[in-house]
This record gives sequence, structure tokens and C-alpha cells, in this order.
Amino acid sequence: MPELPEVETVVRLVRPRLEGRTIRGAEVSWARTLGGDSPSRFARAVTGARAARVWRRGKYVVIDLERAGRPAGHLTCHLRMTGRLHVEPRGWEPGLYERVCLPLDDGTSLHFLDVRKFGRMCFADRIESALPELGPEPLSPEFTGAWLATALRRRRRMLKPLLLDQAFVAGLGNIYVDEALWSARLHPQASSGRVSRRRAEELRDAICAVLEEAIRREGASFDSFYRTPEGRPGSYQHQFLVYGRTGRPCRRCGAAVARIVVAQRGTHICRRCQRSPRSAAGRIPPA
DNA sequence: ATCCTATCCTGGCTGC
DNA sequence: TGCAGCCAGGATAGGA
Repeated sequence: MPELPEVETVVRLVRPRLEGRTIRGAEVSWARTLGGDSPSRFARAVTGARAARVWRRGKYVVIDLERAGRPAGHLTCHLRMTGRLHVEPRGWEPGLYERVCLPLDDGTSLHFLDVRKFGRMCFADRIESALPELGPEPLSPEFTGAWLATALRRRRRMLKPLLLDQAFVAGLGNIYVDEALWSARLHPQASSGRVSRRRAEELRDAICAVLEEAIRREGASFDSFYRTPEGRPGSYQHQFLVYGRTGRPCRRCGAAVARIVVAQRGTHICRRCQRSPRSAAGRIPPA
């Protein structure tokens, strides 16, 4: 599903086609995509505005709007599971799942497509109200091993649900949390309060490495949904370390990868590399 | 404070 | 082959 690397890929491809363009109108075919806004109010808010800057925060695509060179609100897009953003020329056939279309001044249009209708494209006047509370960007300088060690220790939550919590760290989802925990040899059900400083630093490094490699490969496309805006699938799915590898050998030790459920999410682990909290607690520390 | 469940949706898969 | 039913999955709200 679109997580940080997939959203970053979308931003990089859409940005050059969108920045500088003026929005000519809004055609809304599924109103709930607007997140409670009415189609008419939404259309008034965006029509005539210029897309000044396209950027990413967590899993959100943010489009800063301007009128006469002055800030005029923001469009925030969340792809959830099946959302896609395309900028395409006139005459492009969007198919069955177009939810919002914003015609632009150069004859192209920004299309928001979404099979499952969970995605959102919202307008907000101020950036503070445009985005919910989000934790640090994992690829920013503030996301250090020291920060993560302290933040983990302040809570007593299972690692996986904590890492999935966007208010804790922004941008991680089910795939990359499994990948990072496997890389750092940490069990998804281990308590955050018991992660040592050293293991926290390893986890930080694992998160960054996994995200950077996935961005380099333009994200993962393991089902028919996610595509780069140019229609190509990403290639990170061929790199998965544990995600979706149930029953296949662990890439590190060869033991069969297990699938368990944690926080109502399918979770992939190597039981040999990622010791369960129970057995880890009962283990006699090395002399 | 933390966890769990339901909700939103639909395509695709499983099993009969 | 056809069809009903189940499942995934990000975020959020509400209950335990």
C-alpha cells in the first residue's frame, strides 16, 4: 500500500507537471473523497488557485496553493490503500475509478483515482488544520538513534503498533515496519520500553535503509493497485526482506518466515532472528 | 495508557 | 463454471 516510499515516488513524478499550473475547476464524482467538504465549496476553494509547491509529509501529498502570489490554502491527498494521482493530457481515459478531476491551465488535468474510495483529497486554509499530528520524518536529520531510543522508552507499547502510529513516526506502514523490524532483529510484539539504546540505533538505521532503498526502486507494487504515475510498477517488491514471504526461508538464517497477526495486521517475522518478548525475557544474559 | 473492534470499500481469492 | 462469503488494509472513533 502506498507508504512513504510510494508517496515520495508519486510526488517526484507529479511535481514537475503540477508546479506552476493554475487549477481551472473541480469535477467531483465521489464526494466523500473530499473528507466532508461539499463539492461546491471545494470547487470554489481551488478554482483559480495556482499550485505553487508539491511536497510530501508522511504519507500525505501536499499541494500549496497561491492566488496572486499569496498563500491560498493547501490540498492534502492521502492515497490510503488504492489511491493514485495522475497528471494527464486532455482526452486521457481515467477509467471507472476517478473520484476527483482538477483541470489545469495547460490543458492537462490532475486526476485522483481510487478503487476502494478510502483515499482523500482535502482543502484546508491553514497547514496546521490540513494535516493531523504527525511524528518526525524518518529521513530527516531529527530522526536520530538518540531520539528514537528516548521516544521508545517513554512508552510501553508493542513495537509494531507504535511504529505504525503516524503521530509517533510519519510514513511507515505495514510493509516497511515488518521490513525494518526484521532488519533490526526486533520482535513486533516487544515492548518499546525495553529496547536498549543500541537496539534503538539499529532500528533507526534499519528504518532509514529500508526506506531509502525502496525510494530508489520507486516503491513496491505487489498487487495490481500501486503504480508510479507513469504507470510503471515499482520494483521494491522483488526486494522484500520478510514481507509476504510466509513459509519461505529467512534471508538471514534460512528458517521459515512465519505470518502472525499483530494489531490486526498481517505480520511477517523470522522466529529465529526475532525472538519473542517472552523467550527474550526468560533468556539468561551472556556472561 | 494501551489495546481492541468496527467502520469505510471493493477486487480478488477461496471453497463449495 | 458460478456464486457467496471472506479478506486486506490506513486511519479513526469509541468502548474496555
